[in-house]
Amino acid sequence: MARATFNRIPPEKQALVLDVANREFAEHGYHKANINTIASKAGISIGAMYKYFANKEDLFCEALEWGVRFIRDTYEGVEHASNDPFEKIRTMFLKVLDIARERPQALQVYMALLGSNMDDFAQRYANIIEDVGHTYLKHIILQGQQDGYVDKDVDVGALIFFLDNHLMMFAFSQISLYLKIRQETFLEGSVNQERVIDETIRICKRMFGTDRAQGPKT
Amino acid sequence: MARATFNRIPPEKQALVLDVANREFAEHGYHKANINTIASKAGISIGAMYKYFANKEDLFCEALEWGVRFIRDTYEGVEHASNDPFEKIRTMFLKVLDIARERPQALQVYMALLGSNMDDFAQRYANIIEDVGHTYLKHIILQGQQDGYVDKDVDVGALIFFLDNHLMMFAFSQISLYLKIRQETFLEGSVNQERVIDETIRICKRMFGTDRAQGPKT
DNA sequence: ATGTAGAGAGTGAGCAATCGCTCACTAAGG
DNA sequence: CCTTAGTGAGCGATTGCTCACTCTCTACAT
Repeated sequence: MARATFNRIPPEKQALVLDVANREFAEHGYHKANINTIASKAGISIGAMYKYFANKEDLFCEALEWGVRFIRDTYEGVEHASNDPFEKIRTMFLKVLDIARERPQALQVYMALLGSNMDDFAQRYANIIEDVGHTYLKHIILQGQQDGYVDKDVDVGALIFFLDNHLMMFAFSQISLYLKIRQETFLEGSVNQERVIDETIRICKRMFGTDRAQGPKT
Repeated sequence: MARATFNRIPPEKQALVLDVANREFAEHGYHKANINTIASKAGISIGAMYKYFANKEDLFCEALEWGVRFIRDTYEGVEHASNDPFEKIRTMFLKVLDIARERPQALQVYMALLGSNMDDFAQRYANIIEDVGHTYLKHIILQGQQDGYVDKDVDVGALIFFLDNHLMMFAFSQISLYLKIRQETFLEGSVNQERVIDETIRICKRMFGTDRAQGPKT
């Protein structure tokens, strides 16, 4: 947790420090990221840095949470975006594009966390972060079942797991060069992200939509 | 590429060095992995290490390719595992469990590669590695369409992208503590991997199976 | 057989650079 | 004059990599 001193400096300066840190950790990974560089890019001395944060890990956690908060805030309200659950899902995918555009570092740090063997971080954050997607998707599907858009005999747990897997890979495909190339391989060059979302929605309807959801039959 | 000297030492010793390197890179990540430690664990001197490999990056690439070769070999032959495309897909998921059991490091290094910003590595390997899953899945779906198991009006590209996303996340869930916890969140405790595969196949049939594929109606 | 010369595999102390972090210090505010 | 924010040179530990060296094996002349 950040030291008391950090909470006393102006919020814009706090944001600047966390933003710079987030970018550095995203670009170089936890171990290669350089605290001295972060301090100098944020316009503060290393001494001040260590007045604000106990150590490198502390700074990393603070920056990570800052990014997660942004992601959570962006998702806010999706469950009321429409009456149609499939449109709500589309909105979630569109929000991912927003996040990737506005704060790709947040996604990058998050993705690196998955791949790393930093088990202590993982245990601390897994539940908090994943809860976001899980809660919204579950809400959307259950409501969809009530309203007759979604088949009632699906295994909801497995379904939203499937969906969230795709949502995560979609998010990561926006920020990882490797996954971008992979996307091109699979979709054979045409990587208009809105079209990927269209196809996703079509597949979803096919997968768990009732006749009501289909609209004019394809 | 490894130096000529490396190719002249006994194959078992080559394998040992690459295996140790793979484990170290998997456990600590590229930057934190220590070449001196790798050398000593493999029972060779640092001097010898640098007679075998030009530098750290070279060793990393060799170890990565060694792991990828193992993954590719394990997939070998899945497209003839059954007549039913859904059983072929099940076989692919089961193979992932084999890989995760026998050589988790290979998957770990691969996963870390995605999350890192090592763009040069990414560009070099993305096509080679992804080609494996892509080729098999495409073959399975097209053959399935010919045999009447798979709907003919699906967008094959989008479909196998969707499928491979799930396959990747499934693989990563076997080796990342974070993703294991996430899986438990979504599937509410019951994380029998064979059951996850069963559900996956059910969802696949619903998603793109014809009546023939369904078997006795659910 | 024996001596010898050369190639090249293998060694490991240690150089050079990096980086997390400290601490003795100054400056400002009350 | 005390408290608190801020500074930055530099310490100590780590680590990628080098290089001067030894050891082993083969080839060939004696």
